[in-house]
Amino acid sequence: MKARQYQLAQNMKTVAQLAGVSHATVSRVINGTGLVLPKTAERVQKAIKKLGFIPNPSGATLRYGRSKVFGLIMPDLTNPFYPEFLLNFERTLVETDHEVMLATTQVSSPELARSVRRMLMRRVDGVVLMASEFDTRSIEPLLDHRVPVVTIDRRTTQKGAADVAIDFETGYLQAAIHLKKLGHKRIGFIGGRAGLVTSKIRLKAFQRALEDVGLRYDEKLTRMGDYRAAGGKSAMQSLLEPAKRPTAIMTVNDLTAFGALRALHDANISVPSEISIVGCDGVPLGDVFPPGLTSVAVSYEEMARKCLEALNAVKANIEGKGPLLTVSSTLVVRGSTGPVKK
Amino acid sequence: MKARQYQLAQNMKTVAQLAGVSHATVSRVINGTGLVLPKTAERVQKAIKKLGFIPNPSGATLRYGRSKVFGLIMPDLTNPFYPEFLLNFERTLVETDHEVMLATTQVSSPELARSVRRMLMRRVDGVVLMASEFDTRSIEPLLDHRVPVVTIDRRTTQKGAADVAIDFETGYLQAAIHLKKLGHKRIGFIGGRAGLVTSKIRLKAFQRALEDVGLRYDEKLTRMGDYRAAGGKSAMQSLLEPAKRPTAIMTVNDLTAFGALRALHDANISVPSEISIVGCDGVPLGDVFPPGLTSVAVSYEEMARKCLEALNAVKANIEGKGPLLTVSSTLVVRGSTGPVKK
DNA sequence: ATGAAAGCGCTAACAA
DNA sequence: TTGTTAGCGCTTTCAT
Repeated sequence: MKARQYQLAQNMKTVAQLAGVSHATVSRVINGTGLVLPKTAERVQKAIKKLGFIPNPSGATLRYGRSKVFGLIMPDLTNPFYPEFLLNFERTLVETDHEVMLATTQVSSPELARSVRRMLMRRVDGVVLMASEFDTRSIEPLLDHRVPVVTIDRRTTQKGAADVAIDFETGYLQAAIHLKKLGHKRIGFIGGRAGLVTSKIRLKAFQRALEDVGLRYDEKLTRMGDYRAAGGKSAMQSLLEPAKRPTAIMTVNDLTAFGALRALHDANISVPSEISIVGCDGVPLGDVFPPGLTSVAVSYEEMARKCLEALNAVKANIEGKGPLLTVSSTLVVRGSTGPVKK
Repeated sequence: MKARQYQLAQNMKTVAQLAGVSHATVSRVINGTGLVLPKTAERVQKAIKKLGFIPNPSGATLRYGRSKVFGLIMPDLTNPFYPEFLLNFERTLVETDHEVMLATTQVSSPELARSVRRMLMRRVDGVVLMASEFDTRSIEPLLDHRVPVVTIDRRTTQKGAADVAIDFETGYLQAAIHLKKLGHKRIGFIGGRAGLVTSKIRLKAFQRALEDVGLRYDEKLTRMGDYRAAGGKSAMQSLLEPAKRPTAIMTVNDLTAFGALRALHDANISVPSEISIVGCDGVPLGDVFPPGLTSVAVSYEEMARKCLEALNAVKANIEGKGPLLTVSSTLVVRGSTGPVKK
């Protein structure tokens, strides 16, 4: 069995022959690089169409070490936040003939190193690491190989790595204003996993938002969660115990809010008439989850675009510190928030 | 600027020199192909480790047209069913050093052809098309290029293409038995989009399940949906109108069931005390969605494994019809089903 | 504006 | 058991 049998009998040379040019010209036409007479280009295009020619990027990857593939490392496809981002990221990349290479990995584990290795093998042109907390040593191989890195909401950058921060502050403030208008004064918070810097940042954002609207922050109305529904649920349950219950609760993300809503459902407490809930992320399912989740939403499309922008910026100046971009957030009001109970 | 600068100064030849062997031997050690003396292999491994050598698959892709990448085309990352499968598929592939190349595409659109082209460009070793309904012409390019194809629940195969069918029948029967035990006699159904073959198959499965437990199928208790929450919600609303409401409803998927649950919430109808709901898919969020969704669950892990198995089977016999594998389903009971209201 | 040629890293066929 | 060698398709540099 000859190797030929595995292959498409189709390459730039075939096209070149049919068009009566050299394969270098075919390359130029396909990539729009260098000067080609319109007439020549047209002849080449015709040949491409006639042969149904499909370019093979492996050649260029091999020769020049770039793949037109971006890596995306995310911790948890079960949280709808991530698929939603993935969807938008892929859509953004496809526009420029790039692909996503996905790795779902708990970022605080040796798995991360393995995912990084996979990315390196495939010669990705950059990596988006959807994590703010991770063992920095894990991404060193990427930096060493001069692969641009973008982290999410880490709020710090370094040589070869940019960050796309999410400006929850703005959305949290909108939420606080919204709740205050509804008459809420005792607003609680269910945060992220204890000990994480991100969790602290978001808690701070919450405190700041309360302060800005002239409400008092009460530590007793605050609980930590785990960014997942389970944590939101048990946190909510523990917030129901005290005699002086909060009348509204803001959360660190939608999954946490879903858990809280579930706890309230189970405790037969009506939302929003007895308590209001605000999520964060703006996942599409928030629209369905009873009674519809008011949420601080990020624009996934903007986030995807900024990630790509950051990646390109790092590539353009791989020796320098990457940029720190910011994605805005907006409050989306749905059924889970309402006037405070008299 | 020399090309050298773009490249890792690292390849099998480098390793070979350090280990004092030929680069062919290095290849054999890495891939476990051909005979190599243990002692030699050890020397090579040591050199690999010392250099931090990372193999570059582009070489092989170029030479032999295989990439160790499988394509995955899915219509909708917003339905948690798909991310859940993706997660498992990726996990399965990584075990054998493969990668997923993702394309999210409405399968009944010209986009599908574009996704197929992307897969062809990247020389994927196979494609899983998560769709049962699509324009067959769109996948012809894959078949023409001898790329193994696996479809999902299309329940038919062809030359070069296998199918992984989901045996909803079993799960639906379990659901019917479960509901009957709870005293339900008037069981309704919210199906898929009208006109799709899959929708018909699932409706049939539902009818058959009722029949098998000795219950009457009532067309008036059946509605079509759209596989999404919106469809489930409006279908549910229209099922509330008739004087003789169903006491339980089975649905075509979890998203539909979520929509139904939302409609019931909005109509202030208690689940399960006034009406029971059964979903289908077993997405993790069903555990959170109040009051917890009883659902006909598929094993995502099994599905991923079967897809890979099917892909390999087709590859082994690309000239023949692909196999038709089946994934089982099981009822997972949660809070949305309960004894019929007296 | 176009062509010629080099060379990226790999695996498999073949030779030794 | 190991080595030698060919050649996959591409983009870029250099020459014309």
